[in-house]
This record gives sequence, C-alpha cells and structure tokens, in this order.
Amino acid sequence: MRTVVIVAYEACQLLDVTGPASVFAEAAAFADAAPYRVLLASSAGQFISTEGGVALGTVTVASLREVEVDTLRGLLHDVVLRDFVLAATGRARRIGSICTGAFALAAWGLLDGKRAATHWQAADELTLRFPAVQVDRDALFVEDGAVWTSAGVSTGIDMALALVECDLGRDVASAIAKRLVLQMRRPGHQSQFSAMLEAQGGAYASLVAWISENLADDLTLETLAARARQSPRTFHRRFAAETGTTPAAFVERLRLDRARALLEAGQSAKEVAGTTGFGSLDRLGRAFKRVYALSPSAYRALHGSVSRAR
DNA sequence: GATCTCATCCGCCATA
DNA sequence: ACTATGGCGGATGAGA
Repeated sequence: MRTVVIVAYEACQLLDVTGPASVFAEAAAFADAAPYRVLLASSAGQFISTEGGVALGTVTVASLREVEVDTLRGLLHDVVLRDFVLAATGRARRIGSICTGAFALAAWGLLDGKRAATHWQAADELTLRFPAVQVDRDALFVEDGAVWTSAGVSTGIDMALALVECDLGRDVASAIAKRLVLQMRRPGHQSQFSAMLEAQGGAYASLVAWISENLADDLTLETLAARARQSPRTFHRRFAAETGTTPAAFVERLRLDRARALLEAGQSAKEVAGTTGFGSLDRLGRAFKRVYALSPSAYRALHGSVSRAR
C-alpha cells in the first residue's frame, strides 16, 4: 500500500484537497488490495477551515515523521510545513502541488530549473518571483521528474488520475474517472484556455460555449457576427477588446486545442481534421505545425494514449 | 516552389 | 463636443 499525504492549509480551496483525495480513494474499488492510504495533514493538525467554510480534519505533519511517504501533495505556506516537506522529499517517491501551492515549492527551491504549472491568474507572478522556474502557463499539470505541479481545482483531479495511471495503469485511471462522473480525462498539456474563458464569463461566454461545441461548423467572422447579432466590424472590435484575441485566432486556438486532445485519445489525424473543423488533413497539418512545431501524426505518436505531460 | 485568391485584421472616417 | 457604430480598403498571410 502506498501512502499519499495531502498537506492542506487554512483557507485553502476545498476541491484542491478533496478532488485528488477522492481519486486515490476510489482506486480501492478497482484494485485487489486498497492501493492507497490517503492522509490529510497540516502543520498544527486538528481542523482547518477551507474557503467554502467546510472544515477538514487533519493530522499534524510532525506525526508523519515515521510514516513511509510515497506521494506528497502540497498546499503550503509555513515553516513547519517547509521543514516537513524538505525532509520528506528525499524519502517520498514524488511530490506535487495544486494551484498556487507551486509558489511554496518554488520558494523552497524545489522547482529550480524545472517546468511547472500553476493557476493561470498566478502564472505571471510565479515567473516574476521565481525566474528559475519554467512556468508552463497553458498546462493543466506538468510532470518534471519527481515533481508534479497542477493548475488548481479541477486540474488537481486530472493530475491525481495521471498519478494513479502511472501506478496502476490506464484502465484503473479511466475507471475511476468514470466512477467520479468526469466527462473526460484531460491530459496535462491541454491548455487552461477554455477554463480561463469560462472563468472570465463576459459578454461572449455563451457564444464561446457554442463555438466549442460546434467546432466543425462554419465559423467565419461573418457567421459569428451574425450569431452575435452584430455587424462584422463591431463584432470583431468588441470580441478583441473582450477576450484579447481576434475571432479567427480564437477559433483556431480552440480547434487546435481540441485537435491535440483528440490525437492524444488516439484518433487518427484525418478524423481529427474532420471533427475539429479543419476539414482537410493539409489544413490541420499546417496550423498544427505552425503552432506546435510538430505534425499531427508525430504528435499522436509521441503523446497518443498517454495522459502524462510531455 | 511560384503564384493567384481569399479571409482576416485594423486604421480611417462618415454617420447615428 | 463626445462616443459607438459600421462600411471601406489596404496590408498581411494562409490556402489552393
């Protein structure tokens, strides 16, 4: 049995803790012996309250000194935690952070020279404060050696699933995702782009949702403007002001995002070209190479059927 | 690889 | 006078 320690702190995000915890707990339903023991810990122990007001019971990190720690998931901010984490990293097989937990790992030097993910709202600050960290601002989660970092909230679940996949295989991870009623598992390098837009809300939120559900349709500037009941010129201007991207560039990015996910799921490049609205293999290939510097089929060979980041 | 064609972007400006 | 709108057309770059 492997022990997973999730370190929480006062006023942390409830889902950041419970999402990954549920993933590890569910693994018991699909393996012969319970594969994980999940421990919630904090520097002081006892109850800590989360942002939503729900309290979590935790043990003190001090009580874990003797425990064989396999995986350490951190959400951290104080000296007791720092000492614990630094002492534990040598022993643990891997360590991870969720959301802005990456700041703690970075501050303690665990991310120096490594690639890392954090919440998109915090990406700039992380780069600024810790230049030695290579921030991947688009990734949902990133694995670099023994260190895993994720963008936060729901992506913590995606990362936990990837960890389970490493340990117990793809089938178990998929079964857990199904049981948790996750629509689809998201690989680490899928961008936070759509999540970001949803979070932003804004005047074009519903249009954006429609676009992402109808990527194969005709999505020219003219069509979108008509759908938004605005003249092409006004639509272009307002959309750019609102989202920071022009309509065509936005659509392409969404299509490439989807293409990437489908290629990872094992779909053929030709199929992907159809379902993502590129139409021809040629067009998909050009756009794909322009942005990712890699042909779709080469990308599929590299990342297909593997849900880990690069 | 060269060349044509077309969509997009965006500054400009008349207009509501 | 000030602002938002929307048509026009040139530059750009992608697709054919």
